[in-house]
Amino acid sequence: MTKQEPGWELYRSFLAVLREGSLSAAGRALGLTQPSVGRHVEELERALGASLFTRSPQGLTPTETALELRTHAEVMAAAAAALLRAASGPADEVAGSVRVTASVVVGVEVLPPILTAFRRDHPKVAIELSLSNETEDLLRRDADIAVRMVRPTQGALVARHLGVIALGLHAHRSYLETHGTPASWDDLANHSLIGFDTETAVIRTLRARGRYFGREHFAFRADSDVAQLAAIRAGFGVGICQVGLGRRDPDLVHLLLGTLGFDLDTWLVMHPDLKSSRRVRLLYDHLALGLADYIRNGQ
Amino acid sequence: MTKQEPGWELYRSFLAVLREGSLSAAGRALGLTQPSVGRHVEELERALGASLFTRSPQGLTPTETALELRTHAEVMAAAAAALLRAASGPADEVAGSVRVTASVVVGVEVLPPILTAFRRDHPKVAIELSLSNETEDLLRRDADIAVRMVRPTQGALVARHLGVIALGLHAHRSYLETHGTPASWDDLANHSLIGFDTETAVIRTLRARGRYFGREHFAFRADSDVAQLAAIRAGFGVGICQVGLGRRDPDLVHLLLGTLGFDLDTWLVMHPDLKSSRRVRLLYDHLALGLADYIRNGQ
DNA sequence: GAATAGATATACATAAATTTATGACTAAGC
DNA sequence: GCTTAGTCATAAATTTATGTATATCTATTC
Repeated sequence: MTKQEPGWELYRSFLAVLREGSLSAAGRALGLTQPSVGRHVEELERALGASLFTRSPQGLTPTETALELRTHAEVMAAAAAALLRAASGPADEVAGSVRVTASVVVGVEVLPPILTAFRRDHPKVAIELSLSNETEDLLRRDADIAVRMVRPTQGALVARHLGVIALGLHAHRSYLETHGTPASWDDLANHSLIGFDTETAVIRTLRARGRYFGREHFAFRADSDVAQLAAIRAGFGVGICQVGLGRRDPDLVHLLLGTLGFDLDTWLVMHPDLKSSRRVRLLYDHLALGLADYIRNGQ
Repeated sequence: MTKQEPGWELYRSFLAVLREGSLSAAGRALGLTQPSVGRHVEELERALGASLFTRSPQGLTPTETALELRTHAEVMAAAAAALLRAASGPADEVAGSVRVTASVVVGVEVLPPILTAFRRDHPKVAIELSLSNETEDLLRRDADIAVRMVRPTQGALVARHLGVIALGLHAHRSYLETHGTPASWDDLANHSLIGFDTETAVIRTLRARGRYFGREHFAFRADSDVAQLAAIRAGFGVGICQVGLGRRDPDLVHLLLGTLGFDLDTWLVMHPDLKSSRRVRLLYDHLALGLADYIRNGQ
């Protein structure tokens, strides 16, 4: 007697429990009830011959094995989501939905008008925007199209280099009127600086070039790039943002022009399989044009 | 009322129908009955709002949309299979199963003794060997470890360069006794040649260097490399095989030494996630050693 | 041309899974 | 200390899905 392969529903419930942390919550998320999810997990444990969770009154905590299996279940879920998206409209028609991922600033400041223009031309296409500063995996189809600030490392992806987004030190006019305009890099030490909280690769690069300060110099610390931008706009102090964004707002002043020397290489990426999907392809081309426009204006 | 997300079982049945070509066959493959699978497909069609198959008395033929969705379902299936493999044994113990993919010759001629040695040391690890000349997708976890003859293009994979497998013209002693030994490359035209049926990239490269013949010159044509090797061993004529294999068999003669000038770059590849799996890691290292040994002997 | 094998589709009884309802337990807030 | 909200576990009720049996249709074979 061969061990019957477990049904895929079991994996779905298993993943939901991992994500939600309890049978009850998983049940709610899936539109099932707690006992059902409980039995699914039990059944999967029996089928795999391994215990997946240690039960406790405040929820289930996953075992080692459960954590190892999680990735695979996530892949299944991503594929299921991608399938749904692909099925959301006939590939030859321009209808359905497309999922785009980008950094938060780009998603909030740059993309909206571009997407609005696209929407005007193709009103049947719904757009999902997933904003995060961790890069989502296009090979896993976490998204259909990605705007990346790093050269794509994964081969086999369709990528287009859009150009370089210039970064620059900015401050609000109101701030400068009160505190004066920094005349040199060293002068910045006397100002309210806006910067990152945790040190990322970008910041280490900047510091290596001596062009940026450590965490302790910042009067306003936030990892979110939009939060920093908001702080600049609110006149909190001096911070870094994309030159293109600064130029849009007449009250923002670009300081110490050209001294930053650090730019964002910008790429548009998608999965090769999606080239045949009309709506994805159209949005890809549209984004390429719109972003190239934006980048050109920032230079 | 939000449209409820379709259950994963439906995808499973959908894929089975695509693979098997009929509801009945899919039912047999899944251990379900034809009406059940039929209902699954119906339900999925309703949930997606698209027709997936056109019914006919001789089976179901997939629609355009069904073919587009297939990839995603395949990804789900691959992930499910990978999950099962991962769950086949605790990651810290050396037990469970590992799936290795390689070309047919390598799998038939080179790997068996290496795997046998591994088995002796780790008797609890089951080994799945998937032999094919199309490269399986490691990112999709179609296999855990791959022996590749081309440099891996997909970034983010763990790859180790093992060296270069030398190829050479070979013939069986019995053939040479009857038909004489070809003295030069041009002389080959007077011999029974063993070669490929369809033209692959490898062959085009060879022909571009003027070191190989077209399809029409071959007296024995087979796309399978093992079949070619078998033909050489049977004394059918002159063909190409790995020097390391020729050297093992005292009756095989390496002809026109060093004139071929075409080699196989060899790589061992695995998914980075699997580094933490003890059994996969051990087999990876063992294969690296064993294959490097084999390659060294072929030079 | 009839018989066969393989396919889908439908009807209905049955088996299986889900929901509902309940109990027991834990942690936090008043 | 008691209430409230959260959890998992269990047993009975019900819905749901499955399997069986049958009809039908179409190529293929004898």
